[in-house]
Amino acid sequence: MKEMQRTVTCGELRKEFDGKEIILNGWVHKNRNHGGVHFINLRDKYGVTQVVIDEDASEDILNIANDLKYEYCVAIKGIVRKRPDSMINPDMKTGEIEVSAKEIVILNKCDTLPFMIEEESKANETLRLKYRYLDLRSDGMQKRIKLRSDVAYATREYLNSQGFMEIETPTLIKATPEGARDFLVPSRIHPGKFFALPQSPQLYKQILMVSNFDKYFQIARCYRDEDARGDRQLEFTQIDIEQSFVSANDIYKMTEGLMCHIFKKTMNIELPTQFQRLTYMDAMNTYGSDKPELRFDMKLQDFSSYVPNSDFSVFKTVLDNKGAVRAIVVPDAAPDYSRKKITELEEIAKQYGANGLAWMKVTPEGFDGGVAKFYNNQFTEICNGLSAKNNDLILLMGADWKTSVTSLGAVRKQIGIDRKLYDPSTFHFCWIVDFPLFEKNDEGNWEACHHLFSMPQDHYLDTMEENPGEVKGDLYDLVLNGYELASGSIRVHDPEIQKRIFSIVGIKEEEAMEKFGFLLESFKFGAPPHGGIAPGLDRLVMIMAGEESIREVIPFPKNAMAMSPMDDCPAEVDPEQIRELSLKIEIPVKEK
RNA sequence: GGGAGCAUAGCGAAGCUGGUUAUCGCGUCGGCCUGUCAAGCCGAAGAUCACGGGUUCGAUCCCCGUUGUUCUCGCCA
Repeated sequence: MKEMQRTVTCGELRKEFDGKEIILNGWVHKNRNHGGVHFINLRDKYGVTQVVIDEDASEDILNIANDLKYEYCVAIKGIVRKRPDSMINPDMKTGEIEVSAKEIVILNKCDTLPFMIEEESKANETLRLKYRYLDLRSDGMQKRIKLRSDVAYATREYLNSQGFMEIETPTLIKATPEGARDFLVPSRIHPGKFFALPQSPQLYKQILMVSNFDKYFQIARCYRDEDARGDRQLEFTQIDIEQSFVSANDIYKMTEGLMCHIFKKTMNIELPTQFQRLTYMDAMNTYGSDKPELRFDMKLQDFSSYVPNSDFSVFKTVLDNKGAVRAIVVPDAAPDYSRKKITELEEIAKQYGANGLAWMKVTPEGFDGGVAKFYNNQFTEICNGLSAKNNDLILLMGADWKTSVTSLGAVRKQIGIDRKLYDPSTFHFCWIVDFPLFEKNDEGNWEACHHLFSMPQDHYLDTMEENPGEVKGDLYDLVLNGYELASGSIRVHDPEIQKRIFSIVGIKEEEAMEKFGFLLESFKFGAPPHGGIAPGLDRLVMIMAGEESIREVIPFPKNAMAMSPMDDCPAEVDPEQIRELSLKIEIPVKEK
C-alpha cells in the first residue's frame, strides 16, 4: 500500500496541479469505456475526480481498467492535466482537470451491488438498512451525517463558550416508574435484579446541580421502549442541559443563543434572536396542536356563535354537551376540493377521534355543498365573522374540545402541505409555554403532564390542591416546523412542594422514596433552584436536512418495527447466557 | 393493541374494466465504439407477479387469511 498511498484526495485537484504526478485512492463511481479512450470517475469522501486511460496506455492498464466495476476500491497513480476549455465540466469541483493514469492497483473488488449508489438511494428502506454501509456511501447520507457532526460540534462550541461543562452520566441506572417503558438489563451478579437504560439523564443532571456544577450539558443517548415513528427511535440522542439559579427566561435565552449559533455555524442561517412564544392554550385553540406548524396562518376559529341560529342539530348537541365547534377557512380552495378530497381530509380527522368533518363552499350565491343549507340564513354574518370570501372552503368540526381542536388541527396541517402554503426550506421556532402541570388519566386520577419534578408557577403554589387541572407549570417546549424539538422545565427543588405533587398524583411517600429517594434525599442538603431543557439532536438535524424521517440522519437506525436489518437484532441468545442471568423465557401464545 | 397504504427480475417502476410471450429504465453478462462526464449503439441472461386459500372456463388484477414493510391512533413523564 505504501507506494500507492494517496498523495491527494479526489476533491482537491485544480488546474494549478497541471503536470504533477499524484496518487489517488477511492472507489470506482462511474466507468465509461469509449473503445479508444476510457474514463473512470473516482470517488472518495472529498469528491470525484475524472481519470483518463489514454489510447496509448500500456496493455496492463487497459486490462485492469476494463476489469473495473462499480465500487471497486482502487489506487491510481497518474499525471494531472488541464482539460481543454471545451471539455471543462462546470458541474464538478475538479472539472477543470483530469488525471492521466499511469498505474492502477485494485485494492479490493466489489460484488454486484444490491442497489446503485446515487445521491439519494431509491431502494426500499429495508434494503438500505440491510446494506447500510453502502447506503452511507451515498452523497445524501454523507451530507446528513456530516451535518449531524457539525451540529454536535457547534453545540459543544457554544455551550463551552457559555461556561457549561460536559459531564457523562451512567447508562446503567435504576428503573423509574413514570414515563416510557424502560429497557431492562439483567444483573448477573445480583440474580433477579435489573438495571434500566436511561430514558434521559434527568435525575442525574438534577443531582449535578445539587453538586454545584451549575451549568451542565451532555450529548446523551436515551432509550425508550415504545413504538417507533418517523420522528422517534428506541434509542435517540438529546442535547441535555441543566442550570442552577435560573428562571424559565434564562433557559429561553440560552436555548435561543444555542440554536442561533448552530444554524449560523452549520448552515449560515441567521435566526431571529428571540423566538415567538405561545401559551399551550393559545396553541391548542388557534392551531389545534401543542407543536403547531407556524409557517402558515389559517387559524382555527370559533364557530359556536352561529350554531344556535341553525337547524344543524349535530353541532347543537355538541354544544349542549359542553363541546366545541371550530372552523377553518381555506382560501380559494372551493374549486379544488371535490367531495372525495374532503372525505380524505375527514379520514385524517377521524384518526383523532372525530365523527366527521362538515364543510361548505363560499359562492356569490351563498354557501354551497355539505352543510350549506343550514347556514345560508347567516351567510353574511359568517363570512364577515370568519373573514371568508368567495371561493373559500369552510371546514367545520364539532366535538369535545380536545377532539375538535386536535382533529381540525391535523386537517389544517395536511392542507398546508397539500396546498403548499409555506416554503418548506424555512425554519420557524416557537416556544410553547404555560403547560398545565396535571391532567386526568382515563381512570380519573391526576397525573403529571410532563414529569413529576416540574415546578408549578408561583401563583398556583398556595392553592394547587384545590384544582390541579388549573395549575400551570414552569414548563416549556421548543417547537420547530411542527415538531417538538425540546422540552424542559424549572424543577422542584423544595422537598415540601415535591411531596405535595406526589400526593396529588397519588404517589405515597414510601413509594416515592423507593423509586427516586436518592434525588429527594439530595434535595435535603441545600439543593439550589434549577432548571433545564433537552433538545433532540436527531430531530434537529432531521429538520435542518429537510428530511421527514429521523432514520435519514442516524447512521445505524432501527426500522419502524424496532429491528435492525443489517445486524439482525434483536435476536435470540445462547441459553447459557440466559441461565447465567438467572432468567427464564416464556413466550406468550398468540391468541386468535 | 387499533386503523390505513404498499409488496411485479438484483434495484426502481408500468401492467386500463380479469384473457399479454408479463413491459420499461437502471444494473448484470457479451460485443462495438477516440472525449465522455446520467456516454452511446447492438445483443443476451434474469420473474414461483410476497405466501396460502377462495371466486372464475381463466387471477399479477377480485375476495379472505398470513407474512414483511411504511405511515398513523394509542403509547412516547
